[in-house]
Amino acid sequence: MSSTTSPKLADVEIMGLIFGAVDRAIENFQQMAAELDLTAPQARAIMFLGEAAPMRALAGHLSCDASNVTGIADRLESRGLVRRGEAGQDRRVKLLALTAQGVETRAKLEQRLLETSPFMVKLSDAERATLLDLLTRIAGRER
Amino acid sequence: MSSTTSPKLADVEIMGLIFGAVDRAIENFQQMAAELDLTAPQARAIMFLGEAAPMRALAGHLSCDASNVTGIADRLESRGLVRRGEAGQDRRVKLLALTAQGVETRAKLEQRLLETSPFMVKLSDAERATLLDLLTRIAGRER
DNA sequence: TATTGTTATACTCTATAACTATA
DNA sequence: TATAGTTATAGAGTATAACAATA
Repeated sequence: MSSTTSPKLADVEIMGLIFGAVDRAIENFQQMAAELDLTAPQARAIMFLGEAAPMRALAGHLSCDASNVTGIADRLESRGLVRRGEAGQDRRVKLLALTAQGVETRAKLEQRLLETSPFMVKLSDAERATLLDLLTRIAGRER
Repeated sequence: MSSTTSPKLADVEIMGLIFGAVDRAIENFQQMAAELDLTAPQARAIMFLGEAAPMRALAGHLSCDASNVTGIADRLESRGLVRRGEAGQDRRVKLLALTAQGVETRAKLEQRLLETSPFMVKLSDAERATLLDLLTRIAGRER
């Protein structure tokens, strides 16, 4: 792949820039989370729970074993950000939902991310639209 | 910011896609690292040590406290991937360098990342060039 | 005095395995 | 039998604080 003139070196350079950008995005996310006294997994959980979801679904989103979600939910629940509710039919599943305080925290986090994420801040609207197009193919589960 | 017709909603959607893509990249990185029995921080250290560097510099790259690097270096050293050397003039600093096995591991990891990273795999050369342009501004420390 | 690397400590995240209560 | 959530356990990463050696 690539042209014959610049074979592998260019790819390595591109990858370096990619990981540089990804690192910056991660760092920014962790920093914004930390300002709300949240760890990265906790913040990801809060963002995911825009709509209530089973513990299992959160484990899937976090790409971690389901057993870990117990502790993460425990800590968020003890801080009053999340509540464990019944899911109706199937009495095995517990529906994780944000409390009023959780909703408030989520809104703050989202706002701060919009204000500070390098992807949002460092690009113009047009550039962001182009980026959006590229990211859609990357983020998609298809293919 | 943005046009008056689609103010905040579009930004939130874009951010969702950004984090989706970032999550995919992180997951892929962790998976490629795991195939070489490396944790993410260990793999990041290996990639960083293309050239020997002081422990302190690695801490900076990993965006963590210097005390953590002791343990990370310990584990890599006990596996024969890294070696602690003297830095010459300043006898306080220890220069962390890859061993021959470490160089080999680094090459394998780099190759696998080039082969599997969603950013590299899911985009055409032209798209990657466009992405490169955008990421250069995001990854840059300037501004 | 300041800096590099280390140690000690405590907390969080992580996977694995075994358990319970449902289904 | 299978699934959702929990518990127990062990390992790794993380920050903080205190330390030794060196600058």
